[in-house]
Amino acid sequence: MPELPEVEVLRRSLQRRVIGRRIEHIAVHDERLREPVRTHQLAARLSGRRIVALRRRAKYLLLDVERGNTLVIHLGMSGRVTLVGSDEPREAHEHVAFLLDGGKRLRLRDPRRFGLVFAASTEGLENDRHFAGLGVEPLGPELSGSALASAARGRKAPVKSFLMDGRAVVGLGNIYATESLFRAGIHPRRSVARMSRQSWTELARAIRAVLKQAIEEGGTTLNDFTDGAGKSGYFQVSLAVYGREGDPCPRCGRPVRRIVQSGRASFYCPGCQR
DNA sequence: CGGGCGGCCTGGAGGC
DNA sequence: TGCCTCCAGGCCGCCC
Repeated sequence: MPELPEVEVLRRSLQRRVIGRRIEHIAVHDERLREPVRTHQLAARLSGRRIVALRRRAKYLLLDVERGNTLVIHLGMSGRVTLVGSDEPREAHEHVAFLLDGGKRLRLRDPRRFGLVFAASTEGLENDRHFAGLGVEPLGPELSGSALASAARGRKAPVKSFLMDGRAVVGLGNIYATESLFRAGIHPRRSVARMSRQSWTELARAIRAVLKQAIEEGGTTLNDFTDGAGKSGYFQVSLAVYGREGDPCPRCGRPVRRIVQSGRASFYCPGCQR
């Protein structure tokens, strides 16, 4: 489900309400996520400690707690984190819950169980196997046309796969890779070996613009994404081509096409994207 | 090593 | 109504 904008919207919506809260208890109802949830490790690193910061790296939500530990949450395809009252009944697929002081509960619901929850030392977290090898943050200062171009050196992959695999730039999944390529006027099948300097620059600019707008609009709610308070996003109405096969291109009016690239749907305008 | 594909899961949508 | 198939926002491991 969630790509960078959704995780960022979640982070912002939770930030003010969980900073300073103490984690009093951790309830693991189902440990069978992408990797087995290590209940004891969560308790040892997090229990009794206050949350001091909320950060995001790629599509991971990071909750730093006192004494140098971090709770790492990845939402996979169907994960959803919300802050509710502690007396709220457990909902279906609520696999992990963090009881906070002040009568609150931070809950993780994840029907497909592709999500991930673990705790680790804050220091050196960037060297953890989940983070090592990730590319630059698209909204940070490092993203540029030349950064993308140099990451593409020696590669031949289609530019859409290149955007989605996270080695050059992180945070783009199927929706935002698709929308960024539309905005930059680049065909999703174009090989990264055949990109001009100008195209790389336009692509970097398009990525930033698309992600920023999506965050401002509260993320994309196709099925059930919500922020930490349960609020839906509305970027889905701003999608130009994603999920719009046959609809007129908002720029030139030609029908949007759907193709499949390495098992994933891609959408593009045959007139605007070459 | 790069690139493509299947697998991991469940639920919702659509066809019959 | 029910049953079946297909599809889904991510990621990893395996294969060539």
